[in-house]
Amino acid sequence: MAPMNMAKSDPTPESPFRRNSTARPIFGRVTRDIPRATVGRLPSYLRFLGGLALGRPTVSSDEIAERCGVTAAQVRKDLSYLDGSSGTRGVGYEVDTLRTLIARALGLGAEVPVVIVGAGNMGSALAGYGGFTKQGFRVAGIHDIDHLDRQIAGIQVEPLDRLGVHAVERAYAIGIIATPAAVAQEVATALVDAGVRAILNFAPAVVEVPPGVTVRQVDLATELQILAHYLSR
Amino acid sequence: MAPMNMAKSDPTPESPFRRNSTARPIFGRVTRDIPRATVGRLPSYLRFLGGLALGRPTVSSDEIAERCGVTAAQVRKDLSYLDGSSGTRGVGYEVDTLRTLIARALGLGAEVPVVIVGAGNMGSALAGYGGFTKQGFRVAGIHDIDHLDRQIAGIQVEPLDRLGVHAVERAYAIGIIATPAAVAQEVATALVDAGVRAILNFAPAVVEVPPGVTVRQVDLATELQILAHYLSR
DNA sequence: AATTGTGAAAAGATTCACAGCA
DNA sequence: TGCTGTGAATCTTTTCACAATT
Repeated sequence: MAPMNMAKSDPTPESPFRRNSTARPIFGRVTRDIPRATVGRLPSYLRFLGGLALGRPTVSSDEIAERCGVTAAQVRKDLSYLDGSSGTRGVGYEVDTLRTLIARALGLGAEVPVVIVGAGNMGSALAGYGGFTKQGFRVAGIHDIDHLDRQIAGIQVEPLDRLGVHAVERAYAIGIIATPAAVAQEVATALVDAGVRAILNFAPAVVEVPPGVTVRQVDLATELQILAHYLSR
Repeated sequence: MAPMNMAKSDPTPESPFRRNSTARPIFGRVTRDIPRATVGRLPSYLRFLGGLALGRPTVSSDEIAERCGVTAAQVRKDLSYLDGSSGTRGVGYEVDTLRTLIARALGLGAEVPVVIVGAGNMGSALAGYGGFTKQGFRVAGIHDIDHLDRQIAGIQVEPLDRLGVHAVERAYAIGIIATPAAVAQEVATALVDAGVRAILNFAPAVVEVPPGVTVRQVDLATELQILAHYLSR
């Protein structure tokens, strides 16, 4: 498969900030870190595999590439970073094995408990997102200083000052910030103090966290501005 | 400024798909395309500048870097791609000029009209997002096949089949897809047919569009999976 | 005949380091 | 002295092209 015929167009550009990769020796074997760019594409492959007909035994890099909007060479290179890759020359990749390998590479073992902070419009919309469970996550709690009477997607909103307590007992692994920008930093700090080491920030503010904590920023205005740039040539 | 002391941590990794840049001659002068990575950071610089005290005359690359979670060298390199850069050695960048230059590079002239398709939870949350106007955009319409009685953020929800008509008269420039995944492709096609050439897709589905149309994907499950990966080492 | 796996080449992005200017 | 602007070096990512395998 080559550069596409009808073209997927520019499938989702980047959002670019540094980091460094190192090789980690594990019992004599060396497992190289999966490149950041590859990690960014694995979820898309996984979703495609999930949508595949149930009896389907194998799939080719061409097919994955076509449906995910990348090149076949890229798919093969990406999959080659997973330990113990599962392709068979002349045949393709075994669907089940590949799903398992990608899920493992993404750290999706048991259901990952996620906490949402902010029960306003955005928090509610996120909590109501269907795909949570299907994709290996579970909303384990929703906290706010307000809306304490509300129940969202069957989950009772709890006070923010209970974050620390519940974080431990429910093993909150990922925190989602869905508050106004003004309190985003404060919430991020509370999450970090509660032991959360991965944060997804929907508030339009850069938050600062100590080393070892990963933050990803999702921001409507930023996305629109990037689109506006490409629109204007 | 160097690699940070308290560290911004890994500020938002990527989400990586190809594209190509070319030099465009304009009246004999050659304006090189701004690198994709730079385009991805400009909105963050712009937001920082917007939050700066009103009387502030200049700002240094160090300061921008610090607050946006990148290195000073990177800021300078990025700003050097804007035509007619505005820094003064020994002093810094003139705040107002820089704001204007970045806004221009991002194609933010007059208010850009945005259409939201999908008036459910996500559509409502997005429409209610305060920063729209402040950042150079305006919700010019909300369409759905349902919820036609509703009014969101003061805007009446209109039928999807009116998309074509209104797209022309209101000059919809960017379309936001906030529908279930099952109809995302259909909506994308409708947007393209209506003349929209930039799409922000919040539905968890890859949409295919003809060349010349830019799509950006924002997906909760993808973001969580990427975070899960970094969480698991 | 079909399709993976992968070195090597090319392209792109980041960092370095320092000359140049206010 | 302080801070920008930028070429050159380095690192990362993508693409190419083809041998290897079923």
